[in-house]
Amino acid sequence: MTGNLQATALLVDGATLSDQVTEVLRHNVVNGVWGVGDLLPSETALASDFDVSRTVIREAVSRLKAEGMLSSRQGRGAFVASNRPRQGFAIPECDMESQRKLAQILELRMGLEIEAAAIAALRATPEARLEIQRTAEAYDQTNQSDGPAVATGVSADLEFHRAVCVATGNDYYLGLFNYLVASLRETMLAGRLQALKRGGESRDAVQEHYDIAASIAEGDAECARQRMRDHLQMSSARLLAQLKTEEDSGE
Amino acid sequence: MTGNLQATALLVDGATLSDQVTEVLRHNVVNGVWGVGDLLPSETALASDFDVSRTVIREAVSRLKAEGMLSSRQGRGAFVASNRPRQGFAIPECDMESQRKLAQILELRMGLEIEAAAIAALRATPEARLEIQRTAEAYDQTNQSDGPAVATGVSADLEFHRAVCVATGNDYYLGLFNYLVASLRETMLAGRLQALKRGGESRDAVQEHYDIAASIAEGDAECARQRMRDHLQMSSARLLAQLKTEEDSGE
DNA sequence: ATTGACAACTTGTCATACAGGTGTACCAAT
DNA sequence: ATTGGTACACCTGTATGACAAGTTGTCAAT
Repeated sequence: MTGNLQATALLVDGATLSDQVTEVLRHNVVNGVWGVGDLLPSETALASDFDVSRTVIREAVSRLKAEGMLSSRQGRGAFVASNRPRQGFAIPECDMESQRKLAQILELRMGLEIEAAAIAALRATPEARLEIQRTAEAYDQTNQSDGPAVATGVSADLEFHRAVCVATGNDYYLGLFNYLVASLRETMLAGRLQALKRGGESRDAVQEHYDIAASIAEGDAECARQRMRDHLQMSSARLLAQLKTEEDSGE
Repeated sequence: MTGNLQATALLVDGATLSDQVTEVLRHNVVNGVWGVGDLLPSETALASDFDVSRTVIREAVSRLKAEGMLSSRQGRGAFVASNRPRQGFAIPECDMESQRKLAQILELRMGLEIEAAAIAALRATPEARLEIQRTAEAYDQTNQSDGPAVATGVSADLEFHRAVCVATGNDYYLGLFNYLVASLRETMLAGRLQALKRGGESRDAVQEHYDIAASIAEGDAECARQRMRDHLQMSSARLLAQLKTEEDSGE
């Protein structure tokens, strides 16, 4: 087996040893050399086979674990978890530029966060409720100081919404939220820039945050749901309107 | 800065140090603590901050490089390449094996589909409403023929739910639904297998589908919401219970 | 046959060392 | 003063050895 690394090493120039080993391992999994569920040779054995240090092997295995292709447990070994690279739910970046698609993405965010607010009202720990209240106040603060702190304002806004998702105790609500806002962030920055130019109209949003926080604090799921729905409907409409004026003034 | 690792370590149980550091780094990137293009602290500095060995830091950075979130060059350092996971929102396959995580995934599906039902009630085209009715009837049919058609039953069930998502006219509701059920499919098959062994209790589900379809046909968003919520709550509970009995009988 | 200690693995983590790339400050020659 | 080279400090990439912690199979005692 020694030497199959060199065979592929020719393909790339600036690739590190870890890169090369990663490619070989991935190739072996994808092409069925190691079937799903199979136990891989131990790290020391692989290091010996590839004639590299265990460090390099660990790095390669680590990457494939991050991809979901391999899995490992201490004392047991590493095994093939999936033979195809997992592709999750992804939103193409270019979709952000279309008003129609952006509206749809905001609509998806609504479905997510409305239910998150309800779950948070039912299940949030006292610490999580305090954190929601804290982020609502922090958002208030950033809006009182009327500097051109665009990024700060957006961040404070998102921190509140993130706190609600954290409060659900559901990793997937938080994970999906994080992905959506990562996709939306730049667009939101552009929108808020417009909002500031035309005079702050985000004072409404501050109060809406406080109201949502109160509903969650009281454990009133139905009220939290309704208020989050209203809030997101309003802020989505605001964002879309802001982007529209930007577009008009820009052209 | 030392000690901020421990703060988040509580959230997870079987996570390794590398896992924890990875999460913190990812969090810092996603939340803009480190902006795109910024140079990260050196590996030795990070190791000192987190109070772990450089090995752990390298492992974490390596994973985020594989995700496309970080990039590094020898001699220069590591910098933020993107604040957005390239592979989108993804659920690790192994999560399906944990009852707790499975329940959370089903909960996410609820948030998605409840709102989808409401949107469908408001916006569905006549054709889409007919398709929903058709898939509800098709599901009824597969339950009347009492063969061991496990896969058929699950497919018919999912077709109904998919039709609701299609009816929203929102590509992202449909896209996320498709991803979730792709992840859930095998688990649902296992659950339904148990259900059939113990005598069909999916007759309730048939009626629930009809009720949802009726609400959407009438354009009653609030009713559709409520019925979808009830239906998913019931069927999630059914699935979890079925898997539990399977687990008990299997061991 | 069951149980329990034990040995031989595994991965996870730490510490240290060095090679090779990159940027910078300094110094000499012009 | 500008330029050019050079040494130095710092970075990542890699190697090595060691130990902790978890898993599995064995084998003897009951």
